[in-house]
Amino acid sequence: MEEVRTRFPPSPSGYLHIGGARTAIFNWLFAQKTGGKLILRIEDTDAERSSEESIRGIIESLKWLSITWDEGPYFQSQFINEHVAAAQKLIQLGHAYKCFCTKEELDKKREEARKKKSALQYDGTCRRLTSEEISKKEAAGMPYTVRLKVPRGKGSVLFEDMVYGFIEKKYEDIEDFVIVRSNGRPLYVLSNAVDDIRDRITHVIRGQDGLANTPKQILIYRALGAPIPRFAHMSLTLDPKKAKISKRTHGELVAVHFYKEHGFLPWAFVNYLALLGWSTSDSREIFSKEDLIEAFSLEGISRANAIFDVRKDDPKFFTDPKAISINTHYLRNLPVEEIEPYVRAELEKAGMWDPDFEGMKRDWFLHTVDVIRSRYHVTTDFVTLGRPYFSEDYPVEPKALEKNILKHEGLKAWFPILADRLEALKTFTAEEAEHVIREMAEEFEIKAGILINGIRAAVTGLAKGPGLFDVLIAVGQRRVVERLRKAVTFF
RNA sequence: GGUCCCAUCGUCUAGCGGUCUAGGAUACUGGCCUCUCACGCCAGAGACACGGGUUCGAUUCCCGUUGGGACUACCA
Repeated sequence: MEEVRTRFPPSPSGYLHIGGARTAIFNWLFAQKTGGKLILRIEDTDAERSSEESIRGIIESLKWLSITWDEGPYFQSQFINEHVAAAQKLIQLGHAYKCFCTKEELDKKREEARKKKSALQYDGTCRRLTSEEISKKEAAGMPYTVRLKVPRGKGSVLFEDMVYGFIEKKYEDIEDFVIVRSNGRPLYVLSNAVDDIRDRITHVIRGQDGLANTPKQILIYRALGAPIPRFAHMSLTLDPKKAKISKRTHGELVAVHFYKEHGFLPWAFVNYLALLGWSTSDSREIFSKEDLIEAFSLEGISRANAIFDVRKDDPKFFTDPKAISINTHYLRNLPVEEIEPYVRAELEKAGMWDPDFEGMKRDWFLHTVDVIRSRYHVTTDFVTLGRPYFSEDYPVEPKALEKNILKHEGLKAWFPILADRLEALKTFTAEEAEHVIREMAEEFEIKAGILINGIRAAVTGLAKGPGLFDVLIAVGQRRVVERLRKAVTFF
Protein backbone atom coordinates (compact mmCIF):
# COMPACT_ATOMS: atom_id res chain seq x y z
CA MET A 1 0.00 0.00 0.00
CA GLU A 2 1.14 3.49 -0.87
CA GLU A 3 2.45 5.64 1.94
CA VAL A 4 0.12 8.37 3.09
CA ARG A 5 1.52 11.87 2.72
CA THR A 6 -0.37 14.88 4.01
CA ARG A 7 0.67 18.45 4.19
CA PHE A 8 0.10 21.64 6.12
CA PRO A 9 0.75 24.69 3.96
CA PRO A 10 0.34 27.90 5.95
CA SER A 11 0.90 31.22 4.32
CA PRO A 12 3.12 33.25 6.62
CA SER A 13 1.11 36.42 6.82
CA GLY A 14 0.54 36.48 10.55
CA TYR A 15 0.34 34.23 13.54
CA LEU A 16 -1.09 30.72 13.50
CA HIS A 17 -4.77 30.99 14.30
CA ILE A 18 -7.08 28.29 15.51
CA GLY A 19 -8.43 27.52 12.06
CA GLY A 20 -4.95 26.84 10.77
CA ALA A 21 -4.05 24.94 13.89
CA ARG A 22 -7.07 22.74 13.44
CA THR A 23 -6.10 22.00 9.86
CA ALA A 24 -2.59 21.16 10.99
CA ILE A 25 -3.90 18.93 13.75
CA PHE A 26 -6.18 16.96 11.44
CA ASN A 27 -3.42 16.45 8.89
CA TRP A 28 -1.06 15.41 11.63
CA LEU A 29 -3.60 13.03 13.17
CA PHE A 30 -4.32 11.42 9.84
CA ALA A 31 -0.63 10.96 9.13
CA GLN A 32 -0.04 9.53 12.59
CA LYS A 33 -3.04 7.26 12.34
CA THR A 34 -2.02 5.84 8.98
CA GLY A 35 1.68 5.69 9.66
CA GLY A 36 2.18 8.32 6.98
CA LYS A 37 4.08 11.56 6.78
CA LEU A 38 3.19 15.17 7.35
CA ILE A 39 4.92 17.76 5.22
CA LEU A 40 5.19 21.36 6.32
CA ARG A 41 5.24 23.75 3.42
CA ILE A 42 5.38 27.49 3.85
CA GLU A 43 3.45 29.16 1.07
CA ASP A 44 5.38 32.37 1.02
CA THR A 45 4.98 33.39 -2.59
CA ASP A 46 3.18 36.55 -1.64
CA ALA A 47 6.27 38.45 -0.61
CA GLU A 48 4.21 41.50 0.29
CA ARG A 49 2.43 39.76 3.07
CA SER A 50 4.95 37.16 4.11
CA SER A 51 7.40 37.72 6.89
CA GLU A 52 10.20 35.90 8.66
CA GLU A 53 8.59 36.76 11.94
CA SER A 54 5.37 35.12 10.91
CA ILE A 55 7.19 31.95 9.87
CA ARG A 56 8.93 31.80 13.23
CA GLY A 57 5.64 32.38 15.03
CA ILE A 58 3.83 29.67 13.14
CA ILE A 59 6.57 27.13 13.72
CA GLU A 60 6.72 28.04 17.36
CA SER A 61 2.99 27.58 17.71
CA LEU A 62 3.10 24.20 15.97
CA LYS A 63 5.88 23.11 18.27
CA TRP A 64 3.96 24.30 21.29
CA LEU A 65 1.01 22.18 20.19
CA SER A 66 3.52 19.38 19.70
CA ILE A 67 2.52 18.85 16.13
CA THR A 68 5.48 17.21 14.50
CA TRP A 69 6.16 17.08 10.80
CA ASP A 70 8.32 14.66 8.90
CA GLU A 71 9.50 16.83 6.04
CA GLY A 72 10.10 20.49 5.58
CA PRO A 73 9.57 23.21 6.10
CA TYR A 74 9.73 23.64 2.36
CA PHE A 75 9.29 27.09 0.96
CA GLN A 76 6.99 27.58 -1.95
CA SER A 77 8.92 30.60 -3.15
CA GLN A 78 11.85 28.34 -4.03
CA PHE A 79 9.81 26.46 -6.56
CA ILE A 80 8.39 29.29 -8.60
CA ASN A 81 10.45 28.18 -11.58
CA GLU A 82 8.80 24.80 -11.40
CA HIS A 83 5.38 26.39 -11.37
CA VAL A 84 6.20 28.48 -14.41
CA ALA A 85 7.67 25.48 -16.18
CA ALA A 86 4.47 23.57 -15.52
CA ALA A 87 2.48 26.38 -17.10
CA GLN A 88 4.74 26.33 -20.15
CA LYS A 89 4.31 22.63 -20.42
CA LEU A 90 0.56 23.08 -20.29
CA ILE A 91 0.73 25.61 -23.12
CA GLN A 92 2.84 23.24 -25.22
CA LEU A 93 0.44 20.42 -24.50
CA GLY A 94 -2.42 22.62 -25.60
CA HIS A 95 -4.00 22.56 -22.17
CA ALA A 96 -3.45 26.23 -21.53
CA TYR A 97 -3.18 29.37 -23.60
CA LYS A 98 -1.93 32.90 -23.50
CA CYS A 99 -4.55 35.52 -22.82
CA PHE A 100 -3.90 39.07 -23.89
CA CYS A 101 -7.05 40.58 -22.48
CA THR A 102 -6.30 43.48 -20.21
CA LYS A 103 -7.57 43.85 -16.75
CA GLU A 104 -9.64 46.83 -17.82
CA GLU A 105 -11.35 44.89 -20.59
CA LEU A 106 -12.14 42.06 -18.23
CA ASP A 107 -13.46 44.35 -15.56
CA LYS A 108 -15.72 45.95 -18.11
CA LYS A 109 -17.07 42.62 -19.28
CA ARG A 110 -17.59 41.51 -15.74
CA GLU A 111 -19.47 44.67 -14.95
CA GLU A 112 -21.75 44.13 -17.93
CA ALA A 113 -22.37 40.56 -16.91
CA ARG A 114 -23.23 41.74 -13.46
CA LYS A 115 -25.78 44.16 -14.88
CA LYS A 116 -27.33 41.44 -16.98
CA LYS A 117 -27.31 39.26 -13.88
CA SER A 118 -25.61 36.44 -15.70
CA ALA A 119 -22.60 34.40 -14.64
CA LEU A 120 -19.43 36.46 -14.80
CA GLN A 121 -17.14 34.02 -16.49
CA TYR A 122 -14.30 34.71 -18.85
CA ASP A 123 -15.71 34.56 -22.36
CA GLY A 124 -12.78 32.74 -23.93
CA THR A 125 -11.79 35.50 -26.34
CA CYS A 126 -8.12 34.55 -26.43
CA ARG A 127 -8.83 30.85 -26.47
CA ARG A 128 -9.95 31.35 -30.04
CA LEU A 129 -6.87 33.26 -31.15
CA THR A 130 -5.04 31.84 -34.15
CA SER A 131 -1.33 31.18 -33.87
CA GLU A 132 -0.68 34.13 -36.18
CA GLU A 133 -2.65 36.45 -33.97
CA ILE A 134 -0.78 35.19 -30.94
CA SER A 135 2.60 35.68 -32.56
CA LYS A 136 1.61 39.16 -33.63
CA LYS A 137 0.52 40.18 -30.16
CA GLU A 138 3.63 38.69 -28.65
CA ALA A 139 5.82 40.44 -31.17
CA ALA A 140 4.10 43.67 -30.23
CA GLY A 141 5.22 42.99 -26.68
CA MET A 142 1.71 42.68 -25.31
CA PRO A 143 1.63 41.26 -21.79
CA TYR A 144 -0.39 38.13 -21.27
CA THR A 145 -1.67 35.84 -18.57
CA VAL A 146 -1.89 32.09 -18.94
CA ARG A 147 -5.28 30.46 -18.66
CA LEU A 148 -6.09 26.81 -18.31
CA LYS A 149 -8.12 25.45 -21.17
CA VAL A 150 -11.10 23.95 -19.40
CA PRO A 151 -12.82 21.23 -21.40
CA ARG A 152 -15.91 22.50 -23.11
CA GLY A 153 -19.09 20.61 -23.72
CA LYS A 154 -21.36 18.53 -21.60
CA GLY A 155 -19.01 16.86 -19.15
CA SER A 156 -18.12 17.59 -15.59
CA VAL A 157 -15.46 17.07 -12.97
CA LEU A 158 -16.49 14.47 -10.45
CA PHE A 159 -14.61 13.50 -7.34
CA GLU A 160 -15.33 11.86 -4.05
CA ASP A 161 -14.51 13.99 -1.07
CA MET A 162 -13.74 11.88 1.99
CA VAL A 163 -15.94 14.11 4.10
CA TYR A 164 -18.52 15.58 1.77
CA GLY A 165 -19.00 12.66 -0.56
CA PHE A 166 -19.37 12.97 -4.32
CA ILE A 167 -18.98 16.49 -5.65
CA GLU A 168 -19.74 17.26 -9.25
CA LYS A 169 -18.99 20.44 -11.11
CA LYS A 170 -19.97 20.97 -14.72
CA TYR A 171 -17.31 22.13 -17.14
CA GLU A 172 -19.61 24.92 -18.21
CA ASP A 173 -19.53 26.30 -14.68
CA ILE A 174 -15.77 26.52 -14.67
CA GLU A 175 -14.17 29.37 -16.53
CA ASP A 176 -10.78 29.30 -18.18
CA PHE A 177 -9.06 30.49 -15.05
CA VAL A 178 -5.74 32.28 -14.87
CA ILE A 179 -2.76 30.24 -13.71
CA VAL A 180 0.05 32.71 -14.43
CA ARG A 181 -0.11 36.47 -14.03
CA SER A 182 0.89 38.91 -16.73
CA ASN A 183 4.04 39.62 -14.74
CA GLY A 184 5.01 35.99 -15.12
CA ARG A 185 4.29 34.92 -11.55
CA PRO A 186 2.19 31.81 -11.03
CA LEU A 187 -1.06 31.83 -9.13
CA TYR A 188 -1.96 29.87 -6.06
CA VAL A 189 -4.13 27.27 -7.82
CA LEU A 190 -1.19 26.31 -9.98
CA SER A 191 1.61 26.55 -7.41
CA ASN A 192 -0.34 24.61 -4.87
CA ALA A 193 -1.12 21.78 -7.27
CA VAL A 194 2.42 21.64 -8.63
CA ASP A 195 3.85 21.55 -5.11
CA ASP A 196 1.48 18.83 -4.05
CA ILE A 197 2.48 16.78 -7.07
CA ARG A 198 6.18 17.25 -6.37
CA ASP A 199 5.72 16.50 -2.67
CA ARG A 200 3.73 13.40 -3.64
CA ILE A 201 0.81 14.37 -1.43
CA THR A 202 -1.72 11.58 -1.30
CA HIS A 203 -4.34 13.23 0.89
CA VAL A 204 -5.26 16.87 0.79
CA ILE A 205 -6.97 17.68 4.06
CA ARG A 206 -7.96 21.32 4.21
CA GLY A 207 -10.72 23.74 5.04
CA GLN A 208 -14.01 23.65 3.25
CA ASP A 209 -13.09 26.93 1.60
CA GLY A 210 -10.93 24.86 -0.71
CA LEU A 211 -13.85 22.74 -1.80
CA ALA A 212 -15.02 25.04 -4.57
CA ASN A 213 -11.49 25.25 -5.96
CA THR A 214 -10.94 21.54 -6.02
CA PRO A 215 -12.42 20.91 -9.47
CA LYS A 216 -10.02 23.49 -10.90
CA GLN A 217 -7.09 21.81 -9.26
CA ILE A 218 -8.19 18.43 -10.46
CA LEU A 219 -8.22 19.85 -13.97
CA ILE A 220 -4.62 20.97 -13.46
CA TYR A 221 -3.59 17.55 -12.19
CA ARG A 222 -5.20 15.95 -15.21
CA ALA A 223 -3.66 18.36 -17.68
CA LEU A 224 -0.27 17.71 -16.12
CA GLY A 225 -0.89 13.98 -16.22
CA ALA A 226 -0.37 13.66 -12.48
CA PRO A 227 -2.17 11.26 -10.17
CA ILE A 228 -5.03 12.94 -8.34
CA PRO A 229 -4.82 12.86 -4.56
CA ARG A 230 -7.71 12.12 -2.26
CA PHE A 231 -9.44 15.17 -0.88
CA ALA A 232 -10.97 15.63 2.54
CA HIS A 233 -12.47 18.98 3.32
CA MET A 234 -13.20 19.98 6.85
CA SER A 235 -15.93 22.25 8.08
CA LEU A 236 -14.86 25.76 8.88
CA THR A 237 -14.56 27.41 12.25
CA LEU A 238 -16.85 30.38 12.65
CA ASP A 239 -17.27 33.00 15.33
CA PRO A 240 -20.50 33.33 17.35
CA LYS A 241 -21.87 35.60 14.65
CA LYS A 242 -21.18 32.87 12.12
CA ALA A 243 -18.48 34.87 10.44
CA LYS A 244 -15.24 33.19 9.48
CA ILE A 245 -12.73 33.77 12.23
CA SER A 246 -10.02 36.11 11.18
CA LYS A 247 -7.04 37.86 12.61
CA ARG A 248 -8.51 41.09 11.51
CA THR A 249 -11.76 40.99 13.43
CA HIS A 250 -10.79 38.80 16.37
CA GLY A 251 -7.21 39.69 16.92
CA GLU A 252 -5.25 37.75 19.48
CA LEU A 253 -8.29 35.87 20.70
CA VAL A 254 -7.98 33.44 17.81
CA ALA A 255 -4.20 33.20 17.90
CA VAL A 256 -2.64 30.01 19.16
CA HIS A 257 -0.02 31.94 21.12
CA PHE A 258 -2.80 33.72 23.01
CA TYR A 259 -3.73 30.40 24.56
CA LYS A 260 -0.16 29.67 25.41
CA GLU A 261 0.09 33.01 27.15
CA HIS A 262 -3.18 32.58 28.96
CA GLY A 263 -2.32 29.39 30.72
CA PHE A 264 -3.56 26.66 28.45
CA LEU A 265 -1.87 23.29 28.54
CA PRO A 266 -0.94 22.60 24.93
CA TRP A 267 -2.46 19.17 24.79
CA ALA A 268 -5.70 20.40 26.33
CA PHE A 269 -5.89 22.93 23.54
CA VAL A 270 -5.23 20.31 20.89
CA ASN A 271 -7.89 18.14 22.47
CA TYR A 272 -10.38 20.98 22.36
CA LEU A 273 -9.54 21.90 18.77
CA ALA A 274 -9.86 18.29 17.69
CA LEU A 275 -13.39 18.31 19.06
CA LEU A 276 -14.36 21.34 17.00
CA GLY A 277 -15.96 19.65 14.05
CA TRP A 278 -14.91 16.13 14.82
CA SER A 279 -16.33 13.51 17.13
CA THR A 280 -16.59 9.84 17.78
CA SER A 281 -19.84 7.93 17.90
CA ASP A 282 -19.45 7.34 21.62
CA SER A 283 -19.16 11.07 22.25
CA ARG A 284 -15.92 10.71 24.12
CA GLU A 285 -14.23 14.01 24.79
CA ILE A 286 -11.01 13.52 26.69
CA PHE A 287 -8.23 11.87 24.73
CA SER A 288 -4.59 11.35 25.47
CA LYS A 289 -2.35 11.78 22.46
CA GLU A 290 -2.26 8.04 21.85
CA ASP A 291 -6.01 7.70 22.30
CA LEU A 292 -6.74 10.53 19.92
CA ILE A 293 -4.54 9.11 17.19
CA GLU A 294 -6.14 5.76 17.74
CA ALA A 295 -9.69 7.15 17.66
CA PHE A 296 -9.18 9.55 14.79
CA SER A 297 -10.84 9.01 11.49
CA LEU A 298 -11.95 11.29 8.68
CA GLU A 299 -15.45 9.88 8.94
CA GLY A 300 -15.85 11.66 12.25
CA ILE A 301 -15.45 15.08 10.66
CA SER A 302 -18.73 16.93 10.58
CA ARG A 303 -19.95 18.66 7.47
CA ALA A 304 -21.56 21.58 9.24
CA ASN A 305 -19.41 24.49 10.28
CA ALA A 306 -18.58 24.76 13.95
CA ILE A 307 -18.62 27.85 16.08
CA PHE A 308 -15.67 28.81 18.21
CA ASP A 309 -17.59 30.27 21.10
CA VAL A 310 -15.24 33.11 21.92
CA ARG A 311 -16.67 35.66 24.24
CA LYS A 312 -15.18 39.03 24.09
CA ASP A 313 -15.58 40.99 27.31
CA ASP A 314 -17.29 38.16 29.14
CA PRO A 315 -16.32 38.59 32.79
CA LYS A 316 -16.53 34.89 33.49
CA PHE A 317 -15.05 33.31 30.38
CA PHE A 318 -12.22 34.81 28.42
CA THR A 319 -12.71 32.23 25.68
CA ASP A 320 -14.92 29.31 24.71
CA PRO A 321 -16.16 27.76 27.98
CA LYS A 322 -15.66 24.31 26.58
CA ALA A 323 -12.03 25.01 25.86
CA ILE A 324 -11.58 26.18 29.41
CA SER A 325 -13.36 23.20 30.85
CA ILE A 326 -11.14 20.81 28.94
CA ASN A 327 -8.07 22.68 30.09
CA THR A 328 -9.38 22.57 33.64
CA HIS A 329 -9.84 18.87 33.37
CA TYR A 330 -6.23 18.29 32.39
CA LEU A 331 -4.91 20.81 34.85
CA ARG A 332 -6.58 19.02 37.72
CA ASN A 333 -6.25 15.42 36.67
CA LEU A 334 -2.86 14.99 35.08
CA PRO A 335 -0.12 13.65 37.32
CA VAL A 336 1.35 16.73 39.04
CA GLU A 337 4.74 16.02 37.57
CA GLU A 338 3.30 16.59 34.13
CA ILE A 339 2.05 20.06 34.83
CA GLU A 340 5.10 20.95 36.90
CA PRO A 341 7.04 22.42 33.96
CA TYR A 342 4.14 24.65 33.00
CA VAL A 343 3.71 25.91 36.54
CA ARG A 344 7.41 26.51 36.72
CA ALA A 345 7.34 28.51 33.51
CA GLU A 346 4.62 30.73 34.90
CA LEU A 347 6.45 31.27 38.16
CA GLU A 348 9.66 32.08 36.33
CA LYS A 349 7.89 34.56 34.13
CA ALA A 350 6.46 36.22 37.22
CA GLY A 351 9.79 36.21 39.01
CA MET A 352 8.45 33.89 41.67
CA TRP A 353 10.53 30.82 40.92
CA ASP A 354 12.83 29.52 43.60
CA PRO A 355 15.47 27.02 42.42
CA ASP A 356 14.81 25.05 45.58
CA PHE A 357 11.41 24.16 44.11
CA GLU A 358 13.22 21.65 41.97
CA GLY A 359 15.67 20.79 44.70
CA MET A 360 15.16 20.41 48.40
CA LYS A 361 11.65 21.90 48.29
CA ARG A 362 10.40 19.81 45.38
CA ASP A 363 8.16 17.56 47.46
CA TRP A 364 6.63 20.56 49.08
CA PHE A 365 6.27 22.26 45.71
CA LEU A 366 4.51 19.34 44.07
CA HIS A 367 2.25 18.84 47.02
CA THR A 368 1.31 22.51 47.05
CA VAL A 369 0.64 22.55 43.34
CA ASP A 370 -1.50 19.49 43.79
CA VAL A 371 -3.50 21.09 46.60
CA ILE A 372 -4.18 24.42 44.96
CA ARG A 373 -4.77 23.30 41.39
CA SER A 374 -8.10 21.81 42.37
CA ARG A 375 -9.66 25.23 41.99
CA TYR A 376 -7.72 26.53 39.01
CA HIS A 377 -8.60 26.68 35.35
CA VAL A 378 -5.43 27.90 33.70
CA THR A 379 -1.77 27.74 34.64
CA THR A 380 -1.61 31.50 35.05
CA ASP A 381 -3.81 31.03 38.12
CA PHE A 382 -0.72 29.75 39.90
CA VAL A 383 0.85 33.19 39.87
CA THR A 384 -2.32 35.11 40.61
CA LEU A 385 -4.45 33.06 42.96
CA GLY A 386 -1.41 31.03 43.91
CA ARG A 387 0.72 33.98 44.97
CA PRO A 388 0.37 33.52 48.74
CA TYR A 389 1.91 30.07 48.45
CA PHE A 390 4.99 31.08 46.53
CA SER A 391 5.58 34.61 47.66
CA GLU A 392 5.42 36.81 50.72
CA ASP A 393 4.09 39.58 48.62
CA TYR A 394 0.46 38.87 47.94
CA PRO A 395 -2.65 41.04 47.94
CA VAL A 396 -5.47 40.83 50.44
CA GLU A 397 -8.85 40.76 48.78
CA PRO A 398 -11.06 43.53 50.16
CA LYS A 399 -13.99 41.15 50.22
CA ALA A 400 -12.08 38.56 52.22
CA LEU A 401 -10.87 41.18 54.64
CA GLU A 402 -14.35 42.58 55.09
CA LYS A 403 -16.36 39.40 55.33
CA ASN A 404 -13.99 37.03 57.03
CA ILE A 405 -11.86 39.23 59.25
CA LEU A 406 -13.26 42.65 60.09
CA LYS A 407 -16.78 41.34 60.52
CA HIS A 408 -15.64 39.31 63.50
CA GLU A 409 -13.86 41.60 65.92
CA GLY A 410 -13.02 38.75 68.20
CA LEU A 411 -10.47 37.56 65.67
CA LYS A 412 -8.18 40.38 66.68
CA ALA A 413 -7.69 38.62 69.98
CA TRP A 414 -7.97 35.08 68.64
CA PHE A 415 -5.38 35.33 65.90
CA PRO A 416 -2.41 35.71 68.29
CA ILE A 417 -3.66 32.88 70.44
CA LEU A 418 -4.06 30.68 67.38
CA ALA A 419 -0.58 31.66 66.30
CA ASP A 420 0.84 30.61 69.64
CA ARG A 421 -0.95 27.31 69.73
CA LEU A 422 -0.09 26.40 66.18
CA GLU A 423 3.48 27.36 66.77
CA ALA A 424 3.57 25.04 69.72
CA LEU A 425 2.67 22.04 67.61
CA LYS A 426 5.59 19.67 67.35
CA THR A 427 4.20 17.91 64.30
CA PHE A 428 2.44 20.32 62.04
CA THR A 429 -0.09 18.13 60.26
CA ALA A 430 -3.54 18.87 58.92
CA GLU A 431 -5.06 16.71 61.64
CA GLU A 432 -3.18 18.44 64.44
CA ALA A 433 -3.96 21.89 63.11
CA GLU A 434 -7.62 21.04 62.73
CA HIS A 435 -7.70 19.72 66.26
CA VAL A 436 -6.24 22.94 67.65
CA ILE A 437 -8.61 25.14 65.70
CA ARG A 438 -11.78 23.23 66.45
CA GLU A 439 -10.89 22.93 70.10
CA MET A 440 -10.38 26.63 70.29
CA ALA A 441 -13.73 27.30 68.63
CA GLU A 442 -15.38 25.21 71.33
CA GLU A 443 -13.44 26.90 74.06
CA PHE A 444 -14.57 30.36 72.95
CA GLU A 445 -18.02 29.08 72.01
CA ILE A 446 -17.94 30.24 68.42
CA LYS A 447 -18.56 28.47 65.18
CA ALA A 448 -15.44 26.85 63.80
CA GLY A 449 -16.23 28.43 60.46
CA ILE A 450 -15.51 31.88 61.82
CA LEU A 451 -11.99 30.87 62.78
CA ILE A 452 -11.46 28.81 59.66
CA ASN A 453 -12.55 31.48 57.23
CA GLY A 454 -10.75 34.13 59.18
CA ILE A 455 -7.53 32.16 59.09
CA ARG A 456 -7.90 31.55 55.38
CA ALA A 457 -8.26 35.24 54.75
CA ALA A 458 -5.37 36.08 57.02
CA VAL A 459 -3.05 33.44 55.63
CA THR A 460 -3.87 33.68 51.91
CA GLY A 461 -5.64 36.99 51.51
CA LEU A 462 -8.44 35.14 49.75
CA ALA A 463 -12.01 34.27 50.63
CA LYS A 464 -11.94 31.03 48.74
CA GLY A 465 -9.57 28.17 48.26
CA PRO A 466 -8.84 24.59 49.17
CA GLY A 467 -9.80 23.10 52.53
CA LEU A 468 -8.11 25.24 55.15
CA PHE A 469 -6.11 22.52 56.83
CA ASP A 470 -4.50 21.61 53.55
CA VAL A 471 -3.81 25.26 53.00
CA LEU A 472 -2.01 25.48 56.35
CA ILE A 473 0.27 22.62 55.47
CA ALA A 474 1.01 24.13 52.09
CA VAL A 475 1.80 27.54 53.50
CA GLY A 476 3.77 25.95 56.30
CA GLN A 477 3.89 26.36 60.05
CA ARG A 478 6.31 29.26 60.19
CA ARG A 479 4.54 31.40 57.64
CA VAL A 480 1.11 30.61 59.04
CA VAL A 481 2.18 31.78 62.47
CA GLU A 482 3.79 34.90 61.05
CA ARG A 483 0.81 35.83 58.97
CA LEU A 484 -1.62 35.27 61.82
CA ARG A 485 0.39 37.56 64.06
CA LYS A 486 0.58 40.18 61.38
CA ALA A 487 -3.17 39.96 60.81
CA VAL A 488 -3.99 41.95 63.93
CA THR A 489 -2.87 45.03 62.02
CA PHE A 490 -5.90 44.69 59.78
CA PHE A 491 -8.19 45.92 62.52
C1' G B 1 -25.76 37.58 -9.72
C1' G B 2 -23.69 32.39 -10.70
C1' U B 3 -21.79 27.62 -8.69
C1' C B 4 -21.12 24.56 -4.52
C1' C B 5 -21.70 23.12 0.65
C1' C B 6 -24.41 22.93 5.22
C1' A B 7 -28.89 22.84 8.82
C1' U B 8 -30.29 18.34 16.23
C1' C B 9 -30.42 21.94 23.05
C1' G B 10 -26.94 28.86 23.79
C1' U B 11 -22.24 26.17 22.19
C1' C B 12 -19.55 21.29 20.66
C1' U B 13 -22.05 17.07 19.19
C1' A B 14 -24.43 11.42 19.14
C1' G B 15 -28.11 9.72 15.83
C1' C B 16 -26.73 6.69 9.63
C1' G B 17 -36.18 4.41 8.95
C1' G B 18 -38.98 1.92 14.10
C1' U B 19 -34.35 1.36 19.97
C1' C B 20 -36.12 9.06 20.19
C1' U B 21 -41.40 10.85 25.50
C1' A B 22 -33.86 12.52 20.84
C1' G B 23 -28.25 10.61 24.21
C1' G B 24 -23.47 12.93 25.96
C1' A B 25 -20.40 17.29 26.98
C1' U B 26 -20.21 22.39 28.18
C1' A B 27 -22.76 26.57 30.01
C1' C B 28 -27.17 27.70 33.13
C1' U B 29 -30.71 26.63 37.61
C1' G B 30 -31.85 23.92 42.23
C1' G B 31 -30.33 20.31 45.96
C1' C B 32 -26.72 17.22 48.62
C1' C B 33 -21.68 17.48 50.58
C1' U B 34 -19.18 21.43 53.47
C1' C B 35 -14.87 25.83 56.93
C1' U B 36 -15.21 29.24 51.93
C1' C B 37 -14.97 28.46 46.76
C1' A B 38 -14.60 24.64 43.61
C1' C B 39 -14.73 19.37 42.62
C1' G B 40 -18.00 15.35 43.05
C1' C B 41 -23.02 13.38 43.25
C1' C B 42 -28.39 14.04 42.29
C1' A B 43 -32.18 16.77 39.89
C1' G B 44 -34.09 20.58 36.38
C1' A B 45 -34.64 23.62 32.19
C1' G B 46 -32.99 23.47 27.04
C1' A B 47 -32.93 21.18 20.11
C1' C B 48 -34.66 17.66 15.40
C1' A B 49 -35.58 25.50 10.86
C1' C B 50 -40.31 25.24 7.83
C1' G B 51 -43.47 22.92 4.03
C1' G B 52 -44.37 19.01 0.87
C1' G B 53 -43.60 14.09 -0.55
C1' U B 54 -41.62 8.51 -0.18
C1' U B 55 -42.97 4.83 3.55
C1' C B 56 -47.05 0.94 7.63
C1' G B 57 -43.60 4.43 10.07
C1' A B 58 -39.46 9.76 9.46
C1' U B 59 -34.57 13.47 13.32
C1' U B 60 -32.89 9.88 9.80
C1' C B 61 -34.46 9.26 2.40
C1' C B 62 -36.21 12.91 -1.82
C1' C B 63 -37.93 17.89 -3.37
C1' G B 64 -38.93 22.92 -2.28
C1' U B 65 -38.70 27.25 1.07
C1' U B 66 -35.99 29.80 4.58
C1' G B 67 -31.48 30.57 6.96
C1' G B 68 -26.14 30.24 7.20
C1' G B 69 -21.39 29.50 4.91
C1' A B 70 -17.76 28.97 0.95
C1' C B 71 -16.06 29.95 -3.88
C1' U B 72 -16.58 33.23 -7.90
C1' A B 73 -9.52 38.06 -8.24
C1' C B 74 -3.63 38.73 -12.73
C1' C B 75 -4.63 37.03 -2.92
C1' A B 76 -2.58 32.52 -0.51
